Amino acid sequence: MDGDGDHAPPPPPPPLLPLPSQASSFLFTPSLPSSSMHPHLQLPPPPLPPLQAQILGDIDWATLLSAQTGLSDLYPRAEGTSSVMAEEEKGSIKDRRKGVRTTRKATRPRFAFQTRSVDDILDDGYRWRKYGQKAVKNSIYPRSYYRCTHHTCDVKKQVQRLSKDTSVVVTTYEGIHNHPCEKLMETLSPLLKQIQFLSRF
DNA sequence: CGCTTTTGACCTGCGC
DNA sequence: GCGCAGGTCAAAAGCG
Repeated sequence: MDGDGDHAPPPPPPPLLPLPSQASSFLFTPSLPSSSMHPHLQLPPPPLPPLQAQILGDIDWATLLSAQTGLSDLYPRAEGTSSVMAEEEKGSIKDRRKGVRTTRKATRPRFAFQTRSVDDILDDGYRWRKYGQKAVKNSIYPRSYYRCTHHTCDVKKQVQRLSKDTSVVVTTYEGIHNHPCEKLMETLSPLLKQIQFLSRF
């Protein structure tokens, strides 16, 4: 099916979750217990100032983070199996139009972020393709659905602006990238080359 | 021309 | 069983 399915195994995930570059402020909402977090995601603990706590109270986090891929049955898939799972999930997506949508619940980690930004789309270094937009109950702003464009990656994200605080954008990531961050690699590659050059001496 | 966005339709889960 | 809400698909349009 996938023409490149027999290629070399996917590269390891990036060491750090890239941070949005345009956001004037960046809030992290822990949707997962720290002990179950993906080892590659190293995010700071989130002490919440009163304002941020108030903002967090404005959104239905339970719905946002549990939905059909709720926290109750989140992960964790064994480390190193992410690409295999992604292939399986892609297959189930393809079958959906034929009326054989699987009832298997996805068991993928979700991470929700709040960013104070005028831009809905934060440049997190990955390339995303929008595949849907939906009006959300109790919100004047629609929720947008994005999928990572990398052919072996099935990470999704949802973007929604708070109706009560229009400067706040809530981004929910689902899944973990199984490929390096393109822009990060783009930025680091000259540096790496320089290091390799210097290390010869 | 290829990729991305838009958008209406469709599907599923859940509560009543 | 029915209706609602959320999530996804895929054709068409837009864009560089």
